[in-house]
Amino acid sequence: MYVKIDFNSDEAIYIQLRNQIIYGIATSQIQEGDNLPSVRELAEIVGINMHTVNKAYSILKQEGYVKLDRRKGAVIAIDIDKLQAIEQLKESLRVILAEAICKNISCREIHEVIDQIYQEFERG
Amino acid sequence: MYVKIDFNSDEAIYIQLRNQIIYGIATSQIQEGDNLPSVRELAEIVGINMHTVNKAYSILKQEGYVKLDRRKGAVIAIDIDKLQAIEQLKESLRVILAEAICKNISCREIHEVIDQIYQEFERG
DNA sequence: AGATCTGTTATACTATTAATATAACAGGTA
DNA sequence: TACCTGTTATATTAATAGTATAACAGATCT
Repeated sequence: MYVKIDFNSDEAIYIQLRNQIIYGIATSQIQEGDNLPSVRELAEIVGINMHTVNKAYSILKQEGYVKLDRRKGAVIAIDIDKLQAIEQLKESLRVILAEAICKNISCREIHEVIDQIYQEFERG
Repeated sequence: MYVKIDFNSDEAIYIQLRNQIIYGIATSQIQEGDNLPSVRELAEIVGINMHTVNKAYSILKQEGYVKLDRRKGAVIAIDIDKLQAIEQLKESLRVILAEAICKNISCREIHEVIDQIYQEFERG
């Protein structure tokens, strides 16, 4: 699984890292039980500091995407609290849908976009 | 239209301000042609600095939600570039949908949540 | 036992951003 | 003229992002 950081982005490196790993899980490039590179290893690959990787991993742990083990390092382990997950989804979507409504995007158009993205993910 | 700032939030004040105004437009509490309070006025109402309000207004202007006029102040004026708007929508949705897929939320469930939020907005 | 890997913690430094505080300027309005 | 707009400039404080070293505790392997 490739990890690509845009150093010119205004998005924090550890956030980019977090998002890419979530993409990786969503597209099945990495799966439950797989382990991520160690913080030091990934830091060297990407060319950033160990602590920045550690921050990304800690967030992923806190959000229930990985478990951290001294032996194996970071292991993909999805902790599903579905009700809570749907609540968070709703909260995230509110801002985005408000923006869409302002821009005259219809409900149907949003559904179409959703399906498109889903297909992107399914293709990997 | 009420504006409520959570000073304990980790979200920047000017972002909260921007989002609330977008909510206001989406729910028709404020409409095309309406003018927002002046930067100094809103700053006093909310209890924050003028520049923080100005930053929010500048972003809203840049994003095509308002026009700034020396006479009337900030006026709601949606600048719709729909193709671009849909592209931005897509980009915003990718991360959120990836998270949803990881959490085992189905495509159908997302569609349902979308409809729920749409109904929320329609009710005001 | 000893070397080596893991995450974890601590400390320090720099750069950037968020937010505030004053102040002034230019244009429109009454 | 007085007063309202947004705008710009400058300065300060606080928080965050990222880097840099260093050390510690547990697990693994030779």
